[in-house]
Amino acid sequence: MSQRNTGVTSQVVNAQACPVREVLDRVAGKWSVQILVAAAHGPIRFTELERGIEGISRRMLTLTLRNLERDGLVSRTVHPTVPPKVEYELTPVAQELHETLQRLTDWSERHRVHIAESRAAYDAAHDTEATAASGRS
Amino acid sequence: MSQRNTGVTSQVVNAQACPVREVLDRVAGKWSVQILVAAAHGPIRFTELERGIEGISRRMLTLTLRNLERDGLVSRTVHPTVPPKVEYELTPVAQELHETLQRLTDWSERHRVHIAESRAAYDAAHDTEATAASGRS
DNA sequence: CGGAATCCTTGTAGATACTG
DNA sequence: CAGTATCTACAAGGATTCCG
Repeated sequence: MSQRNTGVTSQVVNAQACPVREVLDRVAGKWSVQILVAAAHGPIRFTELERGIEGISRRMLTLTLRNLERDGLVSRTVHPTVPPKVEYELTPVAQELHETLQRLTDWSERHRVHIAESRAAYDAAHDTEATAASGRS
Repeated sequence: MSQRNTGVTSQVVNAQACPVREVLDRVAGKWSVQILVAAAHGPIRFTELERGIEGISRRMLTLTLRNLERDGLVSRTVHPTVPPKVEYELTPVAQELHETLQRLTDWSERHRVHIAESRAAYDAAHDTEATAASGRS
């Protein structure tokens, strides 16, 4: 397919027209995916998530959870006990997404080396004269 | 390095623990995906991209293109003619990603309605009583 | 225990103007 | 035509603290 689209590129559609962006906007958050993965094993508690993800702040956990809940990707169940106990669980919809995410993971695994090399090569080719003494990794 | 350092907060846990994040970090950009899609049809020129994506600025196009090039997802070919002519093309690696992206698209198509409804329901349930004072729509 | 509110730092993106 | 440079704005995210 070496077609030279010389001028036929107008078909490229509008920005938000493609549903791909919808998915990514929803999943692009730094923590969304990790929460989905962490919750994939079954119902999980707030604190378990907080401790399991290791690096997430309470704030971001809450916010991301809210967004996922809002989009119907996780369900929030409050147990009216004392102390309070709230469990989050993936909805079927989110479980499908999880499967799809694994395909992305697969792609990443397959090419991460190639990509890392590309980066290194690119950086090297562009830093060579700029690195008098900086020694960027 | 202007962190407060009130203690030993700089654990900086390996955020890239899961490869999923690598992919998303690389694709999460607002324009990355659209560029990949636009370039999927074959070699495409800078201006064609700029005009095709409709909404992207020169700066962002350049930056995103650079990142994609750096990661080895697009190749940049400069034709030493006058006026200058530069063509961008997806690498095989990126084409695989494009396929994977389509699976995401598929998921999105299937559930976009459900998600929209979830949002509406969530918003309704959370705004109804908040509108008493704030007046938020 | 589960959150909400606050403050602050940074990255991402837009607009504009200039260059090879 | 294909960029680069600069300046600014806004939102994502981190840290901390208070509340139910």
